[in-house]
Amino acid sequence: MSRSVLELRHLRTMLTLQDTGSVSAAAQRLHLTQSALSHQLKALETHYNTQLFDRRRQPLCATQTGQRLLTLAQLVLPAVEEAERELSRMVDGEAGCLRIAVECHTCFDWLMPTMDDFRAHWREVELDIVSGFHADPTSLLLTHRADLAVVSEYEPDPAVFYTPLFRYEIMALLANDHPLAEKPRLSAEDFRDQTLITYPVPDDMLDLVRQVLLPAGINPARRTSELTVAILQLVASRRGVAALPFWAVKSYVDRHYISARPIGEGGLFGELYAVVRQEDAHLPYMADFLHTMREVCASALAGIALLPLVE
Amino acid sequence: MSRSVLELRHLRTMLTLQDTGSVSAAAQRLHLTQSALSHQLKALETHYNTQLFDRRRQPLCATQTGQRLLTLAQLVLPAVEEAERELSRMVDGEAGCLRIAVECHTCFDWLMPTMDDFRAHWREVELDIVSGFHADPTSLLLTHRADLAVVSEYEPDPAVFYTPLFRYEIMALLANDHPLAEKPRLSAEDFRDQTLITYPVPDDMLDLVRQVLLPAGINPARRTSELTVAILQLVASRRGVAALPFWAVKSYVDRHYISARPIGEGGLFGELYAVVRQEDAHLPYMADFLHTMREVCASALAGIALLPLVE
DNA sequence: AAAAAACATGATTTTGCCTCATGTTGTAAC
DNA sequence: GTTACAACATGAGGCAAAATCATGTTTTTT
Repeated sequence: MSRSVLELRHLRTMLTLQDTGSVSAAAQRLHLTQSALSHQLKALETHYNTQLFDRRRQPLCATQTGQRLLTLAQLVLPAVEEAERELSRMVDGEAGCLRIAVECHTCFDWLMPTMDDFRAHWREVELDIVSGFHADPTSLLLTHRADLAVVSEYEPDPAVFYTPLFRYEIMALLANDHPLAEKPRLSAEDFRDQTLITYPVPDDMLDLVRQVLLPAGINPARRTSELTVAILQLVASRRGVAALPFWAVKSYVDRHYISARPIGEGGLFGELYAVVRQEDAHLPYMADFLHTMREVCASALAGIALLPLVE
Repeated sequence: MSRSVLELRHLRTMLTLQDTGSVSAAAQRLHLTQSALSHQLKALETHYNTQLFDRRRQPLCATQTGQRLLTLAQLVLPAVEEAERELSRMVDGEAGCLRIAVECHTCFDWLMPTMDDFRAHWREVELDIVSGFHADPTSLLLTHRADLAVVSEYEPDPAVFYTPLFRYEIMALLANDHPLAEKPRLSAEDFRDQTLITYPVPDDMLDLVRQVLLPAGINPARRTSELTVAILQLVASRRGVAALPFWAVKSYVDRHYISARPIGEGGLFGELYAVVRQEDAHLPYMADFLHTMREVCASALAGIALLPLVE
């Protein structure tokens, strides 16, 4: 039993046979001998047990069954060429797909301008944001469910390429007339009897909890909200206190809508990194996106410090 | 320069790799060794200069470029299978295409009922009538522009298979009060001063002209019409005389709308044959169509004689 | 850390495709 | 009709692609 003899080569032969109307001419165009095509055709005809071309007269013409295979060839071969062309553009890093996984809510503030800028320069790259929040964005990369992740921790891994983005201060946010606003800076202890307003994410994604409150054994009451402005509104109306990146709320503080105070002795800082698969790091569009991210952050976010590029 | 390495085999491998998530499992399903697939994949990756599957972890998953080829495979492979299934039905003579070329106008009267009957039994056979009238319908068969022709002359040809249909009388048609209606039969000479009403076809397709008038050197005035009823109307209103197959006009004669008279001593007769390509003659649907034609003619046409089947 | 499973790789064998040489068939010219 | 020509068919043989085998490397599991 000979499983499936049909190959793309045969479809190419059939199409050329149809175009040229002769075996010899088709052979010439395919850089093969007349004999080769004759054998090829005979093999197909034997396999399908039907004549595919009527070779009794010139120009030779397809039989009904031959026509059916020609129809197939006309569908398949252009699709193959199209795929190979696109593949080559992908390899060259002109076309591609850039799915971004984000683990912090506030990142959208600078991610959107970055994407807008990028889209204008790389029309053939499909941009997308991977919906939902994930425990370990790096594993999304390695399972090819995302192509870039924004993370707050750097863990060395040879399969992966990190680009440092920036360092920012996380400030405690209080209503202007809140008693704690008297203090120049807050300590872990200050949060004990407060209601803490956060995004609805696990504790280990909240820098304040993980780095300050948890070590001090303090676990204040909670309230959550998806939107940054909603959190600020709650703070302003004295429903609780929050801790957010300063750059995300600076404009509100400047307008005295709320007050901001450093947390702990030297302040509480976070860092952000972009991480991509090692093999994608040097694709032109990927390198450009990484570069654009830093540019946009530096110019759009007040009070941050770009981290130095390594390597 | 290695021209196009991609073959259907590779697309099958890719799809199976995706399905199973492992090289070994895919190899098993394709009845190949793990090594074979590994080599195959490497060859593709070398050719396109890109990794197609990320094999660092289990289950292995496609890269962006791999995804693009998988998309191609998902389009192409089902199309190939569909084509092969249909091909096999065509070879078995269950499916196919039956384009009919006709050289006589009146044939539609019995061809339509034949096609209706046939269509009900062979849903997978595409029926069509080749439009326009052609000098040599047999050449339409041999150039695969038609699959069956109805002709009035039998010329032996090994590439072609004839099925005799029926013999019919061609009668002269006259207005009831036409002077010639006095005669029991008409001779060539009787047409000399008449206007002859015919279909708009070349002379050698008109049996009366070719077999009777031309040999006698008689060339009467002409008038043409596409439709049989229109011709009869012209005859009835004494604009001229006509000569048509008796079966086509018998009902009008029976109702004394017009009169019919035999032509020449023994009468003028025509014969019809169906002709198909030799290689198609034994396809089930073709054999059935040929059989149905005779059945329908025998039962629907008055005053004809089925010709004996030969061979 | 060891064992097991899965993938990669080089050498070798096998298969199948192409070419060459020649035969056959169909077509055009005389 | 015969000859000449062009196009396709066919069998044998060579060669290269593709499969296998044996073994090494990597990854996963316990």
